[in-house]
Amino acid sequence: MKYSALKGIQDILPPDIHIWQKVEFTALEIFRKYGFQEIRLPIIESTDIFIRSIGETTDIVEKEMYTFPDKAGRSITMRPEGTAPAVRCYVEHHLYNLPSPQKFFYSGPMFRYERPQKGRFRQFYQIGVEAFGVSHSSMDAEIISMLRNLLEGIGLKEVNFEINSIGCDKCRPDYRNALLNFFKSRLSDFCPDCQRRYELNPLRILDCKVERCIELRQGAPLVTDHLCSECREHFDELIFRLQTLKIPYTLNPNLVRGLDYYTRTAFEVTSEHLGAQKAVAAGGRYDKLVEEFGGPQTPAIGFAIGMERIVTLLKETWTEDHPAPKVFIATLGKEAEIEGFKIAEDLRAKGLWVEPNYGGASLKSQLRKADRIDAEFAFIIGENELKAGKVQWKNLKKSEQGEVEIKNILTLLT
RNA sequence: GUGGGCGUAGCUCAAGGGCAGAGCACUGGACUGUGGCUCCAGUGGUUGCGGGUUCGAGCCCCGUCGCCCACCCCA
Repeated sequence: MKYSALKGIQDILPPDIHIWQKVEFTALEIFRKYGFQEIRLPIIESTDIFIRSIGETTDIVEKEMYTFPDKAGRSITMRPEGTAPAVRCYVEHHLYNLPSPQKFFYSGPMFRYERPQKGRFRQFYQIGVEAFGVSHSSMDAEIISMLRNLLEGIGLKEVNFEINSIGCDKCRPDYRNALLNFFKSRLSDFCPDCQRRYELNPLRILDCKVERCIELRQGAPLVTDHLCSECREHFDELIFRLQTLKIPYTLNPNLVRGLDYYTRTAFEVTSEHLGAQKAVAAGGRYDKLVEEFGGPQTPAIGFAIGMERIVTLLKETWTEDHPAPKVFIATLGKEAEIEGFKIAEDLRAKGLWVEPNYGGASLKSQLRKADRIDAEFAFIIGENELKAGKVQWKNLKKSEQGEVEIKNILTLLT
């Protein structure tokens, strides 16, 4: 093989593309009902918007970004996620002057230089939504409900909604200290990764998969026991709303977020039908980020859907037929071929998918092709039909055949 | 970045150190202008790449590249 796509970067072909389009179309329809409007964001941005927002010490920033200097020496990064560009856009265009809330969605590729594995690629697609300007938990409940409706709308079953609150900059430091205190005495028993997490991001220890670490962290303080009264109230209200809407959820006090900008509500949708990378969507609040980007104090919340993972799940149960032509036109001889070409154009003008035979071949091979591409009808046009102004039609699904005058073709097909 | 598994025809996979094969797909024929089913034939390979051991390597050894899975991290 002389050339192939880069590691972790893949082509998306039919028939997969039909599943992608179904997800995108459904999302469009559902977002419209919730007043989320599309924005199109650049794929490359100034590097610092990601460093500032995602966090300097995260793996994404430290080793996973596609960063390069442009011709003028400016540091450019291919977006590893969508929230930072969305916030940059919101602030840059002073969208906070428009009536609040402002609700947006976007979709497109993200880039992270990681080792590929199941459900993880270097170029991967997300649909993201962001809602700016509402701190009340009714907004949290709304977007979680919207996400559920979307997943239901595309026919995704057996997913778990996990939610948590990770507090705000008022209460999280207290919780962090409580955690550090708890782990301090037995730190040397934890795995090397956790010892590193202790320094870098102790909340992540709660997330460790090593058996020994899971045992050791039994009895660790829970973030939900350390929330300040405002965060507590916000979280309780969200849970109440979810119950009102009968949205099934699991409280997971060990659910943490990898990106630094999150506050309060954190949630994740997972599936057991994927590999280790089982999150199909995730999101949360980021009430401080707009300010950090130089905008006014503006609460916000959003989530992102991992397209490849959704498509993987949908493929398991996909039963829809692939799109197929209505008519294949088989012809014999040059004159018939030209007549067939004209008929194809006429039928297309009426909205039908028609495949001509592009030159000549034996009738047998033309019909074989009609069968292979799953056409519903085959038309046969030869000298006899030309003279009579008719075509032979053949319904390939029902194995029926007959003759029809060219001017009456449409009534046959509808 | 770390660990494990796997690289043979377009696809799925065989081949005990001894002639590189099958099924599917593709093209044609049986059937002169009628698809699917069946039968027959044909096209298609530097066995990922490079080196080594051997009379002889798809197979054993070393290196390298690629893919997959897991860790880290994350949608």
